[in-house]
Amino acid sequence: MSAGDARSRKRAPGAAYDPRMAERPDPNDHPPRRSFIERARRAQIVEAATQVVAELGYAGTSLARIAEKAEISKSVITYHFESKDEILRLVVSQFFERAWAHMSGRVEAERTASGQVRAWIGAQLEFYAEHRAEFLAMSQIMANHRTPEGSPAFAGELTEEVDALTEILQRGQRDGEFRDFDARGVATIILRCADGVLGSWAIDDSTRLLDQIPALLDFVDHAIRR
Amino acid sequence: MSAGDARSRKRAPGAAYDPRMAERPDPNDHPPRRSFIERARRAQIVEAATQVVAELGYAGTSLARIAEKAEISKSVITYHFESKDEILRLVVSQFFERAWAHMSGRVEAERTASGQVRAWIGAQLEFYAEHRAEFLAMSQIMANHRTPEGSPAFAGELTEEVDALTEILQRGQRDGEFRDFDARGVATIILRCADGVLGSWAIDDSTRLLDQIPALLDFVDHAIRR
DNA sequence: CTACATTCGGTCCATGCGTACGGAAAAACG
DNA sequence: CGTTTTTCCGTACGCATGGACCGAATGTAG
Repeated sequence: MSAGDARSRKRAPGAAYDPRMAERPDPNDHPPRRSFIERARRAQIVEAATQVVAELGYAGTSLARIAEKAEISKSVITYHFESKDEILRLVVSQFFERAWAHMSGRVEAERTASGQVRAWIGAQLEFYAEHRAEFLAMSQIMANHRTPEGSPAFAGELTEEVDALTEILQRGQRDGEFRDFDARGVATIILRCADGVLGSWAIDDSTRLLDQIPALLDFVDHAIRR
Repeated sequence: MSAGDARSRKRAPGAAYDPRMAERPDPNDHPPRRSFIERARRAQIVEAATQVVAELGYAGTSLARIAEKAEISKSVITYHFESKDEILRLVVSQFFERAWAHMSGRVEAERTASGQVRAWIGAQLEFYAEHRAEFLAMSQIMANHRTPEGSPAFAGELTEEVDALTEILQRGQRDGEFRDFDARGVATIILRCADGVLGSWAIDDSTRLLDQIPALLDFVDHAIRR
């Protein structure tokens, strides 16, 4: 069996798979679960993995290359992490957490629905523009990572996003800001539209992403406004 | 052996990299370059590769799996093809050729710029909807395939597309059909927008792509019309 | 039979992820 | 301090898979 990362290795061998084992199941761990070194290493490794994926793509990413990038030995990685899968998932989830932290305030500060839509897209693209490598890594992983059975590993993440934007659009329709359209369909279109612009920036960084933002906001505005 | 690429193996070892060597450099090939069997095998293998990439993703695609899918031995592949790279490039280029063949007539039949834009998007999505596996394979390969040096292998393909649509938009502006905007930027947005909708369909085939087409056409129409 | 085209099984070498084990470093203990 | 114990990390290895390739069958045609 492949028991545990750092310490879980000495645990009872029953707990085969528990990605969220961090929350105390028993009270005999008053000090933080992870030592200082471990937290530092994990952060370093996730950071290195992000850079490697961004540069070499999903398929070009191996533990060996991550180790090389971080200038550590390969086994440091397998010591601190359960598997490559765990690392990649962290790259994605951390990026989303940070992105949403950046966006949520901006969106909630707006009163009107159209303001919120603009804030959403604007804040999102700004954040991505400032974190190009992280964005590239995230999108490579999202597009490629699969479960052992072969199905895409990240599917539900997008649904939540669509739901949230759909609500904003519907409110805008009730308030008469927007014309009549299928809110959910348009929410999908808007989000994927932003992704699309990001996609062209991803493969060609000469695209001045920040300059495109006003154009995109304008485009969307004309499309949905009454 | 003689000339082909099954046989090109005996060529001068200088020509290291030539993705577009297929077009006759000399006139001494009146009969088709490839035998019947070879053409059949190549088609079969490209077809199998398409299915494998669509199902297992780019990273999950190996010559072994392609062979398995085609129910042939692995070396039949390496006999008829120079490399895995050649196969993957064919999957992409054939898909584009067919898609463009489907679209070009529809676009050129329209007189107005806005009609052409609608025809473009509509025909594109319809074609993709009818060829889901090929689309999935193409998009996996486009997103992941890299040169040996690590840079994305398909970058220029998109530029051409943008150029063509940009011209249509500019004409529409001159004719007063469209409002004022940066044609190139909006062309990018429109194309990537369609890609985005396709992307959500790619990961979730419950999306009724054909139903989304009118919504998307409507969305774009409102966005660019005067 | 000779010549060439096609296919198969198997080999080769590189790389992948994960593990084993021993020693260094740090923390706990006396 | 010194010693023991735990944490941490490097070297080396295991086992599987990858793409490419080779030589020996087959098939096919003259």
